[in-house]
Amino acid sequence: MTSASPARSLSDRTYLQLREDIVAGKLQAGAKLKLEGLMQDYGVGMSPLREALARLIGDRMVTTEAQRGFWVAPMSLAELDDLTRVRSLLETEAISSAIVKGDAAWMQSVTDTFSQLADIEAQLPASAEALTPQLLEAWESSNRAFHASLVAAADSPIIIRFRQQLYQQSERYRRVSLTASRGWRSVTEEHLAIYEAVRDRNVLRACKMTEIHLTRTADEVRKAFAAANPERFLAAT
Amino acid sequence: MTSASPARSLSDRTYLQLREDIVAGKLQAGAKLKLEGLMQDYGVGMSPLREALARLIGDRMVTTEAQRGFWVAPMSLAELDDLTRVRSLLETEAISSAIVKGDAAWMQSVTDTFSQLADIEAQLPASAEALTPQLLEAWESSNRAFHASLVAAADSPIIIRFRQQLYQQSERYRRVSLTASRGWRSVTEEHLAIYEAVRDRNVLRACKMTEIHLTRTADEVRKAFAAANPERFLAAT
DNA sequence: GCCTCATAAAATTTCGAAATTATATTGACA
DNA sequence: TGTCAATATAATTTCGAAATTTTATGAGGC
Repeated sequence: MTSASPARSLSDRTYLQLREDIVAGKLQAGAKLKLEGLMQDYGVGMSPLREALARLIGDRMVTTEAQRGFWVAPMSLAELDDLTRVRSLLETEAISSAIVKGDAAWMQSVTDTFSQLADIEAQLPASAEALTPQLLEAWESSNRAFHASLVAAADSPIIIRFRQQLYQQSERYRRVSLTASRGWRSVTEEHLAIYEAVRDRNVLRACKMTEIHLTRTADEVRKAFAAANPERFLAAT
Repeated sequence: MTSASPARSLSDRTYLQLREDIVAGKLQAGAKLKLEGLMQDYGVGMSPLREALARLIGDRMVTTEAQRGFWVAPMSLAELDDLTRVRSLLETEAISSAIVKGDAAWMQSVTDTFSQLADIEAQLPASAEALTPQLLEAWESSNRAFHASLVAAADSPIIIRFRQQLYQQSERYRRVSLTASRGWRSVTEEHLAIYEAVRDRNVLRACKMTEIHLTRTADEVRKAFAAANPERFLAAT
């Protein structure tokens, strides 16, 4: 699964692999995580496995009940709404700070990551069926890098960390909707609008565009859920 | 140490005990956490201990380097400022939401926790020397309960969780300054002002009073650090 | 005297199994 | 036939020690 990762211990590696498999949906929301099975699947012992699970509980990717085991954290429309709301709050705060504090090197990194993302988005096919897994992975990676670079210069490590955590949680939801047909054109335009606002150091516009981007993304996800078997992915709301 | 706690497993209990000992300063900031020693001190084996540490890393109470072990997370004035800033952001958002969404039962719980806190604050002595550990613990508990009740009706589980985490982190800093002399009178007045604003469902005033309260508390902590051996508690800023 | 390399000690990380707790099954009784 | 208790099974939790990695120690060479 995840191969070349900066994991210095088995525990680290297992944590990253489990997280990726949950985000990707290989481990379905709500599924019971049997320790015996996970030890076999990931080829590790009890200790690093439990350590990885403890970290995933902090990330809200896994839930636990004492003496009863572990489950993949459920998904819900209520959580999607909450995630979107708090991301808006933190992301706008972070971008505002970054625009004020960021130097030329930061602006260059924003330009670079945006260019790479724009290149990939230009290659995206119109139909969802023609979207290869490789291209999807490249887009996910570039999208993550672009949004991370936007807030990298913010002078609040705590906000940056919280934002990062919520981004990962949201990725779970986005992955479900990305396999369905999407309005890629709109996303591309939204990224451009954010980039231009940041480039011009226009705080208000950058915040507004960011909020629109997050809201629209959440709308897409909500639609995809409504279309394809919501009961498979969603807990009772 | 922590005795009657809702811990269903050794791992849980160890997590709570370690966190309390770090917040209380029994485990000093920056100190190396030797696994062998911790196993003896807390009377547990390797597995629950490492699980507890993994959770504390998520809470930013502990840091780790692969293959090199664990340390009590350092403290810094920079982090105090960041904590104060983000707490203001989340706390005001949460209180606003709670005032709008909260029902009569919530308002009652706010009144109850405020009354209890006011009672205890009325008993506080003028000089720091006369402050008993029992009274300090009672105040910490009531203060926590009051502030928690204020935001309990907010309709964002994520904000409530983040707020809770930052409150615990801040408690570490506050404990250092509480042993020094304090302007208790001012804190009492601030709590009253927040309570009255919430009781009147005055969102703007509740937010403003909350911000003032957080800022003044941080100022007290900063002063206490300047007075008493900052290099003992603080990492390089 | 100082740097380098080999060796020893200490600490972390991981495994595998024992002990504990929860869940499922079976049989007795009303 | 349904309910409850007793037993058997399965799963989680914990321990203690082996394996790995880092850090400290000391000898030899420049």
